[in-house]
Amino acid sequence: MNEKRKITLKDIAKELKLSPSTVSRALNGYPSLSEETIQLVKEYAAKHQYVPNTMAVNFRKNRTSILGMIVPQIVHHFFSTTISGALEAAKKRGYSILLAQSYDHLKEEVLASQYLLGMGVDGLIISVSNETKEAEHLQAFLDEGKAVVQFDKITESLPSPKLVVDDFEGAYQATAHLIREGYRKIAHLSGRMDVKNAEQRFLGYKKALEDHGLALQEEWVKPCFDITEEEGFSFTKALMESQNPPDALFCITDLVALGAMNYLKSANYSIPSQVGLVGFSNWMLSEFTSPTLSSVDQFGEEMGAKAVEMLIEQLQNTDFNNTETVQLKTKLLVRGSSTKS
Amino acid sequence: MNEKRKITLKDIAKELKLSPSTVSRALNGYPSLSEETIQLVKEYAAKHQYVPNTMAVNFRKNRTSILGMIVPQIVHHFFSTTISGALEAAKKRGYSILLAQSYDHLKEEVLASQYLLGMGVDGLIISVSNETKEAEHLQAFLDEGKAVVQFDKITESLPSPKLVVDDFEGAYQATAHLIREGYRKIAHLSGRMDVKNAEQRFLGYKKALEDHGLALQEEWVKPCFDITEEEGFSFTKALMESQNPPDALFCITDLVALGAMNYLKSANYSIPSQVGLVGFSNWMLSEFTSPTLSSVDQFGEEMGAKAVEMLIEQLQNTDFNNTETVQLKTKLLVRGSSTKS
DNA sequence: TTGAAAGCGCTACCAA
DNA sequence: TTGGTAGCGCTTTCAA
Repeated sequence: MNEKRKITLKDIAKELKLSPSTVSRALNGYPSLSEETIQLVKEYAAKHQYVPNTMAVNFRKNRTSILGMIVPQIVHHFFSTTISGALEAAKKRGYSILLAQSYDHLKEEVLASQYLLGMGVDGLIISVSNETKEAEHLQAFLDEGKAVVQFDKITESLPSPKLVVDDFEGAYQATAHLIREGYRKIAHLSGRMDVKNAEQRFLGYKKALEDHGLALQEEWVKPCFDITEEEGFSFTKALMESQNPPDALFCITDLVALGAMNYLKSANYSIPSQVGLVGFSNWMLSEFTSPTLSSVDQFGEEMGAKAVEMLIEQLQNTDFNNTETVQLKTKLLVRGSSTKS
Repeated sequence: MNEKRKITLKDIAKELKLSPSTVSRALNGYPSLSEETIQLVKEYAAKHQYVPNTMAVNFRKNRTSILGMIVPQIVHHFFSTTISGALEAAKKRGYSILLAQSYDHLKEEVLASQYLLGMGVDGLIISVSNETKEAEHLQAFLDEGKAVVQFDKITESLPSPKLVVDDFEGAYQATAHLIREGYRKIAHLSGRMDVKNAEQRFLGYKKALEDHGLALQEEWVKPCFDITEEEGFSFTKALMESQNPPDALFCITDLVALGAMNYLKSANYSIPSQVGLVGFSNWMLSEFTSPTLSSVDQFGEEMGAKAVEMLIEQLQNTDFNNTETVQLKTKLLVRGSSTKS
């Protein structure tokens, strides 16, 4: 083992016959130092590969420049993109990110948040679990003067800034697009209406129909409970075999849309000429299906990056009364599954 | 803002008329302390919610209990599963993980590793970029007495423990399975032979053919360069339109297999009765195609967890001469695309 | 079984 | 413009 003795501030000071404070100031770009001294110190430091001891700095300054991030599942395309975006934004600002996952269970989320708090993170970015209604475990961060930003899945019981997707608008655009393409009988494979995102998507769908003079047909709205491919398949089957089959489907997620696509292909419907299809979330797979799947992109990278920026802003302002909710626009990606024309 | 004054060791000592050292020992379960004292201290600490200051402990002990992890891309199903597995294993052992990505560029990887080193991680888990041949930036960890474990994509130029998938065996199993199912003309959409994983998969394929008395047909091996869905599509088209079309395809990844599947369906071949198909990596999508895609699972979770365990073991033994390569078994997941019988 | 005290490396306050 | 120095909270050695 080959552990080099690391050079410290004091070593430099002694060697240069300066005080540690002067060396510290020179290295950290304080004003009111002579150019000479600064040069001298910097050169010496560079030459001897001085690296400040992060732990000492953290300890002294009582901050770590580490942000905590908790998501339900890393292994989920949307969340992995938000993580990726968050990492980049954090790196730019000199922060790094400690990751944890809740598996959509409150218990795990509480443990993870306590753990991160114990690790001394400066702030927390979290997309809460489905089970999270109360937020004492998150309040603990605020109580210690640490900022919290919620994103995507949020709880109103924590007074913190929030960052969400404009589901309503995304769903509206998707539905309007189908209408513009000439589809008139548009069904919606929706989600549970007690989940906010699902509700908003439904409302966007509904509004688009209304604005274009189409009536909402109750029997064309099928709520998926588990948001699975199987549900997409079977609900589509049910719809297409009904008295009044739709000519297009707007699905709450790409996975559901994939189920729909699988059924439609198995039953020899041609997409998009007979039936149009639009998903939501822009999973990676939507580029690779045949035909490719139109979808509503949620800009995961941007969302992660924005969450970091909001958090760091809090940290700097120590303005802990900000509870605004920021809505991020979505973007409809038109692909093969919905372009009749 | 509502920042509670945090209680420290000294506070407890003063209050209990003990010395800080005694309190520290009591809390950290040292022997040679009277039961009474231990009880007294623990109760007081619990009652007043004493939480040790992590930064001070890290500083004092000169370790952070944080591991660094660098992967080419978080937004990649396999890597996100390894991250997930690594997180769980680390949590169990009292470590947390700082994440960074290289985007498969050496330059980014060097930056990320320097960054993590600067953050004072205790060790590093890395899957190197395609561009990484030399490893000075990783050697820097070893030079500072910090352990490194490589996984999945590795470079031989760093003397560290390595953890890889048994690609040969996985490919062998996949090919043998196709043969057992009755396919006899098995093509291979391979990768670049200068990439080790690709080479091993090819060799496993080749060996399986030989062991079952089938001749390797040069024209049935198509090396994909970018490992894309498009390549899968076009090479499959070329193969099926050739004089001597195969009756099964073993593909280097699921994405390539998806391209193959898309072509086959578009040309009205029926899968699996006319053409059998097996992929590699068990992407999430392989469960949701129609038919579902047989694939070779790489146990990403286990791999991430194992990497953490290997790293922590190093940390504890400070045995830095371990350069063994551990091979993890794969598992063939037989699904709809390859079951003739 | 317990206490005293040094000191990890750095920053920032107060002086000069 | 620079120096001296206290001290962040904790662990650990040495001594009692």
